[in-house]
Amino acid sequence: MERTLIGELNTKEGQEVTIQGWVSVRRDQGKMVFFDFRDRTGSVQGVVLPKSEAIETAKEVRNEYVVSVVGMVNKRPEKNVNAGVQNGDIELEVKQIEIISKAEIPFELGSEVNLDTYLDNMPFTLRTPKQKAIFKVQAEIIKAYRAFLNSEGFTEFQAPKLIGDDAEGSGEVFEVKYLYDKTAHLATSPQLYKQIMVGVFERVFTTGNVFRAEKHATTRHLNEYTSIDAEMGFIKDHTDVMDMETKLMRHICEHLRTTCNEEFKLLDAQVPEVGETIPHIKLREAQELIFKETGKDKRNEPDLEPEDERWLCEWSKREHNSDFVFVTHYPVSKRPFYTYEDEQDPGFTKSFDLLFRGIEITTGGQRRHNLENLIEGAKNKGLDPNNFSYYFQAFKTGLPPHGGWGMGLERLTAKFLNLANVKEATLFPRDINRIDTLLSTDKKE
RNA sequence: GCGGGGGUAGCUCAACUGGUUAGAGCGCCGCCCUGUCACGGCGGAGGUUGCGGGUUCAAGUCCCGUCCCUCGCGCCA
Repeated sequence: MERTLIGELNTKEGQEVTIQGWVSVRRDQGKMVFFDFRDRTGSVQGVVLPKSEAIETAKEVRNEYVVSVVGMVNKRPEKNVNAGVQNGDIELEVKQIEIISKAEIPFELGSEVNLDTYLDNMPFTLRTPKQKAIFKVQAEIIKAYRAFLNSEGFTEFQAPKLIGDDAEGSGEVFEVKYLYDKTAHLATSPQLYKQIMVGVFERVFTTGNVFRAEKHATTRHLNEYTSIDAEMGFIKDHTDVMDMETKLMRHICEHLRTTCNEEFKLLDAQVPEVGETIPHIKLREAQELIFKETGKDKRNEPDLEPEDERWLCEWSKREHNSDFVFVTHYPVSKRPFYTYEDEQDPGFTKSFDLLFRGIEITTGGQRRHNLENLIEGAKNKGLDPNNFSYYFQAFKTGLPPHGGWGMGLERLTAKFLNLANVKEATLFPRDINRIDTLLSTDKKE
């Protein structure tokens, strides 16, 4: 018989159906056995009556077994209705059970486990409603990101992940053996390719994994993460980029509000409101503010420390009712060589970070589009311009003023959902020691 | 890489200043149960206390080394 989805059973009263799915719970009553079955559309209670020919198999079935069940969809007796639960007013009277796959589970699904245990058992632990909700939200973020940028005339492209040189120097780089004894590297960012593609499509975006060979041990770093990048030509300055990103964030939030209500409720999180503008402040102004309000003098620092980012976000929430805040004009010394220096504010760049609920989720800005100026920038950073000749072709052959951003998808997801550790918003995270081959039983000695 | 906390049963944890045979809850296995819905009841199995050394009559507990986890910092998204 054709498979019926559990979500459709409420329309099949009085009919015999076949469902296929997992066993969430078995409740063995002796002469009769109850089950909760689930598939991608939901959950239903099955009851195996004493006289049922399925009773013997039912006794063998355990939690997480994959089964195929033939049964009659019945209205439940009044006193057995389980109000407020999906399919709480019906049940499947089981006629036959076929075990498709047995299962041996490491612990009860949904039990409170430490992050470590959760990560080491992801093929299993990802099945909980909360984990599903997290990655459903992440999928919707990406969907909204694409939809918005497409609607603004951006073209999506695929950036290479194997690159020749550790080009721009944003963090440590993984080395890989290439053919003929050449050395290649895993991309730390699609940055240079994005800029090249501005010369082709004018507005472009790309989503993909990037790699950082840093031995960090924090709640906000990964050695492989998803960078969602965009780059746009013919801008007047970095504020055009910030405006575009503001509209983007507003769109993503609206999309999440309409598609992920249940998920946010389940995870006890709020979709933020994004106004017409997101507050913005220069780095030095932020440091002055912090000094004035907290007495902590960071005015000579080239960057914000994590505690400053948290403080600024609280300030932004308090003063501007915004979960987001732009910080602009980082010093030339702190930014990559291609970052545009502000003529009106020498020594500082037309760049920005976007902070969200206490953490940096985006770095962006205007880029140098004049080749001589770009080469000078590289030299000032101690980089050999000869290593960038491939990239420079884009500039030699004509490139408009442009800028863009890179955003960390996992950080964004984690902050939307108030997750304590970015690894909770990452499928199969790679960190200092965790990569799948190390998950064998001898990992921990 | 530096600093804090930690590693005890499949999971989550307990074991006072070193002191009998290292415990609990959940899970697992068996038996009982015709209306459960995190079912319930009774019984049972399960541990080289991360690993290696040392101190001691005696080490889960103290010391040294090492690996791993976690939080903070650096770096960044």
